[in-house]
Amino acid sequence: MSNIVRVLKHTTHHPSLLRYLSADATLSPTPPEPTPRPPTPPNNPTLTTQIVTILQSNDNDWANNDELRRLLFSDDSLSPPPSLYKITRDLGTTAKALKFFDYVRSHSPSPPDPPSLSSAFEAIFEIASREQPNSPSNLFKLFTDFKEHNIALTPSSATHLIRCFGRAGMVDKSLLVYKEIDPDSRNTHVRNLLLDFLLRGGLVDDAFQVLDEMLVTETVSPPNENTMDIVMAALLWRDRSGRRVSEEEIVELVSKFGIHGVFPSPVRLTQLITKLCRSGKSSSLAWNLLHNVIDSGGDVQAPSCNALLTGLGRHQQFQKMNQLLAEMKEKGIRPDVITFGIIVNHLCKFRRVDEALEVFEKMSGGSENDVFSVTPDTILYNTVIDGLCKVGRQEKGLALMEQMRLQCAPNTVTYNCLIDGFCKASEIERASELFDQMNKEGVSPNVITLNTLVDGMCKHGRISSAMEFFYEMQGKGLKGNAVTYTALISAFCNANNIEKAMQLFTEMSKEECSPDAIVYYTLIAGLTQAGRLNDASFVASEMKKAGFCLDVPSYNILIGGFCRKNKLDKAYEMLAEMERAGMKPDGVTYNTLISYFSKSGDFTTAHRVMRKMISEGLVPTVVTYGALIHAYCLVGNLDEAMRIYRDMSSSSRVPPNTVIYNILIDALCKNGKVEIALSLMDDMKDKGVRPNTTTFNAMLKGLQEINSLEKAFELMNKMTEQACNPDYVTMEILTGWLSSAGETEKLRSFVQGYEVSASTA
DNA sequence: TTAGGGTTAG
Repeated sequence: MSNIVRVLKHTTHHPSLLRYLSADATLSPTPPEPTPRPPTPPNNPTLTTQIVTILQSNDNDWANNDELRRLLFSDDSLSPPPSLYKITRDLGTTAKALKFFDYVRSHSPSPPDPPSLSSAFEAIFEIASREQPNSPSNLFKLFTDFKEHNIALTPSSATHLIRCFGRAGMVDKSLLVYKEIDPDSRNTHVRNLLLDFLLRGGLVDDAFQVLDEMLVTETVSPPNENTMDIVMAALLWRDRSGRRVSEEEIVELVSKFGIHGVFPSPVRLTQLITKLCRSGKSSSLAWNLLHNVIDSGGDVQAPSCNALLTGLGRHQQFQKMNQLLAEMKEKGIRPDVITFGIIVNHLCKFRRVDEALEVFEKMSGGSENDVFSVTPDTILYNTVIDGLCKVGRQEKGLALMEQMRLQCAPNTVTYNCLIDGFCKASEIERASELFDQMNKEGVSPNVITLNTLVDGMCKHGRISSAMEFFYEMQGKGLKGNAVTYTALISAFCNANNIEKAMQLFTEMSKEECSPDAIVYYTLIAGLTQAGRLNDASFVASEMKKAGFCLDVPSYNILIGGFCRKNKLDKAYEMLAEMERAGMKPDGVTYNTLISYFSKSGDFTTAHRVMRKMISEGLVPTVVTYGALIHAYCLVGNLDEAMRIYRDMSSSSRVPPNTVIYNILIDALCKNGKVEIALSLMDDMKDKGVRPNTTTFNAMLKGLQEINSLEKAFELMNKMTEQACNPDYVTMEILTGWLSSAGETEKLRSFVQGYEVSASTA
């Protein structure tokens, strides 16, 4: 090696080239993509073979071989010159190749031309990496020896070296090789290769420098589709070290590519848009990206638009959704079944089911040649059916399932949507019939089917049917999950059957179905509601043991529960615990405490808590004032209650609602101030606050006390007019009062009015 | 494309 280094040190670029060693094609500026072949200079195969044969057989005596000298160096302009690249390559070993290089350098009658030497070295690099494929450091040594002698790297050598070093994870060495290449010869292929390694290695800044050179308007190496794909793949799946590339930069980059007529593939564009929509607070970057590609003439297809539509929908940018759909039509971007799915789903989510049906009918209504005609699939049918069921139009949903059969078969989801629709409409029988029907049809129910029916039964007072159904399904191999248990536990808590709820909770773990946070929350709430704070605390500690956290609402439930039990110390314990867990009390927490202190008659502390609430940046709400007003009413301080009410009304920051009026009217009536109560009802009318049954009950009770029949009749008429249903309290007041006053006829027609309105409703 | 829970004033 030292010998060759010495020889090479004396090698200089020489203007007068030996014709027979020249190889003009060696430095072809832009080899074809994707893999540039080694340059193939015009050569004489017979001559090359002859030379190699001599070199191989007279291993030790090249210097004195005249034949070799003649074949290599004679100037015969009629035949093509021998190729140094091919000869070197055919020598097979690095040692021989280097020795030959040395020989040429010292025996050539005049200095060999640089391109030929470059091509010879290209062959040496190839042999070296074949000989020692796992020794990139040896290759690097060869490269450093070589570059000391100012021989230009051929593009193939450079590509080869960059690839070898890059694959070995020596990206910095790849970069060194790249810097050795004459800038005018750094073609697109070499740059793409380096770019890929730099990005994979997380050298984002170096990568961007290479990329920037490609993206300038005047460049010998413009970006191509590969460049785009390398950059996009790296940016999309980037999770490595290295500088974070902002989303603005990504969009800017794509537009720079666009100037060179290079666009992301439809798949990449869709991935990019999805990413931009998911991460940002708005979809504006994704919007700009898509429009940039459309405007510069890139290939934009429905999936990319679908991604943006989804993002716009998530950010509730409805106008933009419409605008994009109009643009798709205008630009001839054909919507697919997913596009229609997004539109229909979106309309359904906002309960605009008639419009969803309209779109649905229009999309398939066109003739077969219509470019916008798309056949709906099962998912689309299911979306519409679910939309109909969610607004209580399950009969129409059922009809749609029959229509659906002409195009595609209903599946489990179809039935689940309909079963839920009928359950929510209290038609449990119909829901069960659908369940039987699906079984007959061979559509298998899944755990969602089970849960929908169990919940439907539970919510309509059929807990034992629900349990029976659950166990029956379990016997058939359809296991429940946390959702099933939530429905049942919640139902048993509401039915005040705490033992059964706890039993189910214990049963869960036996069934290898561990409770999730919602099961714990449900149980804590149920136990607190039942006044079983010790059990609730126990479940809370079990929950924490299982690795779940209590959240602010569940702390509020417990704090409220302890307050109702008059266990302020326990409430404070919870408060301290939630703050230790890093949770701040919210408005509900403060309202709970304000309500507790004011109801205990400690108005000083109540007001202090309220000041603290305000200083924490929380705003007292109608509930806060309601708690105070209620407590002042309870202690008979109606003046203070009315003062707060007037304060609320005048500042109108917190307009009083029906509950506030109900508290005041009830208290005023109970204190014999029926006239003021009546005037509050007028205030309600003026302010557009609707009275409800409780309002009328309180007022009627007050009127009964002063036996003001005429006023009572007026109110009864108002109730009927406003379709405000009387309840058992109303009937209790009126029955006794009106019968003793001989007004049974009035009572009868009042009740009848509701029977009529109930039947027409 | 389908299923579950809990909080404060009357």
